[in-house]
Amino acid sequence: MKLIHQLAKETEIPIGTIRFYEKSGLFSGQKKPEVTTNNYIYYSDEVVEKLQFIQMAKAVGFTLAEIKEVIDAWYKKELSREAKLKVLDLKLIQIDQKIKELKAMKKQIAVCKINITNDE
Amino acid sequence: MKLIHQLAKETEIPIGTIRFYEKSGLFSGQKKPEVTTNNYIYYSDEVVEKLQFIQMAKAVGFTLAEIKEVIDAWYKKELSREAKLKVLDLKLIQIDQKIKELKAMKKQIAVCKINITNDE
DNA sequence: CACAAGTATACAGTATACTATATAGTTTAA
DNA sequence: TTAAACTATATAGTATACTGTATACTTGTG
Repeated sequence: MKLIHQLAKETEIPIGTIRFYEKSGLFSGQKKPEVTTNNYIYYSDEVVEKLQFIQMAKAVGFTLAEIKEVIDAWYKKELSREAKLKVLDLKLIQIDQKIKELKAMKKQIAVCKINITNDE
Repeated sequence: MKLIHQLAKETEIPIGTIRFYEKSGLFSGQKKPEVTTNNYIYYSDEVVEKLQFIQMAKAVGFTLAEIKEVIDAWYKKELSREAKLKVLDLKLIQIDQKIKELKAMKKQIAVCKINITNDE
């Protein structure tokens, strides 16, 4: 269990951003009942995993709302198995679509490079 | 040459968004000198291509500023060949990075699906 | 020839995702 | 023991990317 400073260090995400994500419901830390002198919140390694997933998903254009859906499908007990699988399967389709778009972009840029190189 | 309504129809991008992109410097249409009764702006097929590129690039998380860089490297005569190639090569690296992240996400989701399916 | 539909400009408003600031209390290290 | 560093909460501000509204003029259609 680690405090927010440590979490920020491990994930390289600013503390302010981590707090913003937590307020957005992407994950939550917990107080230690045995600690009574303060209201510090502790985070598990699961939170680190979630933050790493958020970073990846954001980098490829998913919104926080979309990311929250996946994380909920991942960890929330309230959701039925079917509902979870539905969310994840949709996300897999979207991921494949993005991969396709990235490959198309690569091709287009490659052609563009050839054009630049060829005309003087 | 087409008017903005036609452009919106072909690309399925709202007129307001197209105007916003044009104001952001991502492309520009042109007036027809022979038309003097109005100030309508006409767009070429090149603009359609640029809009399609913008759509793809946005879908995979590139910002309009990043997209503008690529489009400028593509079409701007003012940039040196070396500068253009530098921009495009960097973009190719970023694209490969995104593909890697998408593949990592696929793996993670696949594992998650197995876990959901296995525990009752 | 009226009137719906399209075009332009300008500016205000909204959604998302942070980022900064202020305030106040707690912990740690010289 | 005091000062730096860390923690929490609350609220305001910023950047990006639209989205909507108002106004006014032009074009196309029954």
